[in-house]
Amino acid sequence: MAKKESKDNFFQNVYEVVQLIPPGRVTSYGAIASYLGAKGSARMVGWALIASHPLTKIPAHRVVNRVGMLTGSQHFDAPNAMQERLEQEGVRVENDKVVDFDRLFWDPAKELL
DNA sequence: AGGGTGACCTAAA
DNA sequence: TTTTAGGCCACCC
Repeated sequence: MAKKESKDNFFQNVYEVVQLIPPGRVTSYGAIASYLGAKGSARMVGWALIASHPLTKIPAHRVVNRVGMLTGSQHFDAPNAMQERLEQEGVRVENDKVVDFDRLFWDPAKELL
């Protein structure tokens, strides 16, 4: 009797994927959304991360936008927590932007396959 | 019940 | 090439 698990499932799916992101790697909202089948709803991925921030231990700092910019750093506990975390993992960040984002890009649809 | 916003992305001019 | 507009779905007022 599934009433409305659709959206719940979507959120859970995001958590799973983000948790599967290897250290020193980064991915984009669109990639996750596309992997989940919500290519046009990348925004929901962002919402999912917000809702998951205080709840789950998901490395949301490994998720950035298409350009590799730390757009969500503002929503972290600290404004620079995201960048600090990324650098701690080995990811170089400059001006709130991931360096070699193309190389560090982790696509679930390809890596997980 | 309706409108506005948002950790975005794609397409068109 | 850059800029502008639209779309998407969930949450808040």
